[in-house]
Amino acid sequence: MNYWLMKSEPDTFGIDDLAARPEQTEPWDGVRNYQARNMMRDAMRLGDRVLFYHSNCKPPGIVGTMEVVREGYPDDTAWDPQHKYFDPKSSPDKPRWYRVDVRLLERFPRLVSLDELRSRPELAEMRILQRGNRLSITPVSAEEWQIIHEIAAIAS
DNA sequence: GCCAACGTTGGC
DNA sequence: GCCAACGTTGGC
Repeated sequence: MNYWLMKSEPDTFGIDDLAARPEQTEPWDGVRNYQARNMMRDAMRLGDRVLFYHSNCKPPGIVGTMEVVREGYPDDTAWDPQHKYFDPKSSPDKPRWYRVDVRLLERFPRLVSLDELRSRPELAEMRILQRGNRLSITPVSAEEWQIIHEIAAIAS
């Protein structure tokens, strides 16, 4: 099993939105970055676990976990001229963008903030903590996954 | 709202 | 294929 971290802005789509969806499941569409696309198309597998990270908010941090319930398939929002994620260079014949479906696994009892992640030497290698990182999907190690759960379980 | 970091675009 | 200009991300 692989572990990942995916960012979303809570103003656009946060963990509350995911919790409110039928079966608490949602297609993770709108990703328009090749590295992140490749991970969804080629590397993410059914049952993989995902940390849900709230970005561009106060405070940023990890709010819960998700599970991959459908592996990479074309993101058809790119084909709809009315859609904000429209990309004229993508077509049903030659899809340029992909998405996976995710389902909510658990909401953490509290947010694990970016500051807390930075304060843990064991997490220093996390991609999300590297200077200038903007990638919205990043791999996470099993150890990092475990440590983040331990942090979430203790009161702040 | 600022701005550093990084990705993409397009002229050459 | 180089690289300057531009757009986006996202913490602060």
